[in-house]
Amino acid sequence: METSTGYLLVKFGGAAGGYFDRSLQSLGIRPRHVRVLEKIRTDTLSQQDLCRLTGMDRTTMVAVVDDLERLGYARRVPSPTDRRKRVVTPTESGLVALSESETLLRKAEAALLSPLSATEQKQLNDLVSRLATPDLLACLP
Amino acid sequence: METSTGYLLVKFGGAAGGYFDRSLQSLGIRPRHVRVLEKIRTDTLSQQDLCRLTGMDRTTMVAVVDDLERLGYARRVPSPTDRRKRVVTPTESGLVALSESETLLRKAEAALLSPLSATEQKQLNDLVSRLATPDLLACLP
DNA sequence: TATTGTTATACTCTATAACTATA
DNA sequence: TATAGTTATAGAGTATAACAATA
Repeated sequence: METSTGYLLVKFGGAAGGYFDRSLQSLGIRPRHVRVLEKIRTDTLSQQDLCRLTGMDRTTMVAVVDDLERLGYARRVPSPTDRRKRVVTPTESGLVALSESETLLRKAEAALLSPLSATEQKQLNDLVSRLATPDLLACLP
Repeated sequence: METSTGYLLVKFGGAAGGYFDRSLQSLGIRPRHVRVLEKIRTDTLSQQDLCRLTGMDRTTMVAVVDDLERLGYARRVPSPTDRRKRVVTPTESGLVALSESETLLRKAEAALLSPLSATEQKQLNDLVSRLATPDLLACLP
């Protein structure tokens, strides 16, 4: 079992998750915050929209946006068209933090995959892309 | 970020973990219990030994062995050489459960990797084996 | 009545600290 | 004193339920 592909994927996935978390420590955020910042960089989205796009649930999203607001990376703005909704908008420093995050995450990924050659890294991306499809991940929640 | 190898590995690893958990539901255990049963199938080991071999900490191991005892899959036996230690021994039904678990986990893994051909599955195992090395996982806790 | 955002709550997982019994 | 096992407890993460405001 310990050498099975599935077990290794679970184990490495967990370790990589922690590593990505730590790679963003200096910015006070985690990868989930980066995913939100990426979505709102170009699009105008409510929290509910963000839930749909990221798969997080509403209460988690409240906490994530709370964090982004507290850090000055984003603001909640009442939607003009539907006053129930609050549009989440990045601040200037939020966009800076986003771009720094992407650099840090790229660096962390390079470190994680460094045992493999560039060709092998490409192969791995191809294989994992075919496993981690949206519909598969949805039906294995 | 959403298409990066690292993110996909984290995401798929998490989904696979849940899938493996559910695959063992009928036996009332989880993969960690299987790892313990595998270790004690042939060797005589104390809980501390099992901690060293699996990386779980002492308190987690207490809970895991509690579960195995409650289900009748293992027993704690006082060590004759060191009365502080308690050797964990599998029962007959524990060995049966172990062999069933291994079948269920193999089946679950086959399902998870089914989008890939046999050759590709072999490739993936090779690549992930080189990433998820014991020392790398140890230094990324 | 349904939806958006929110709060409060419960539940799991994991890690820490403290206790016992042995060495 | 150090180690093995245990218990109690606290922390983070996540999910559920209930509520206010709006559609």
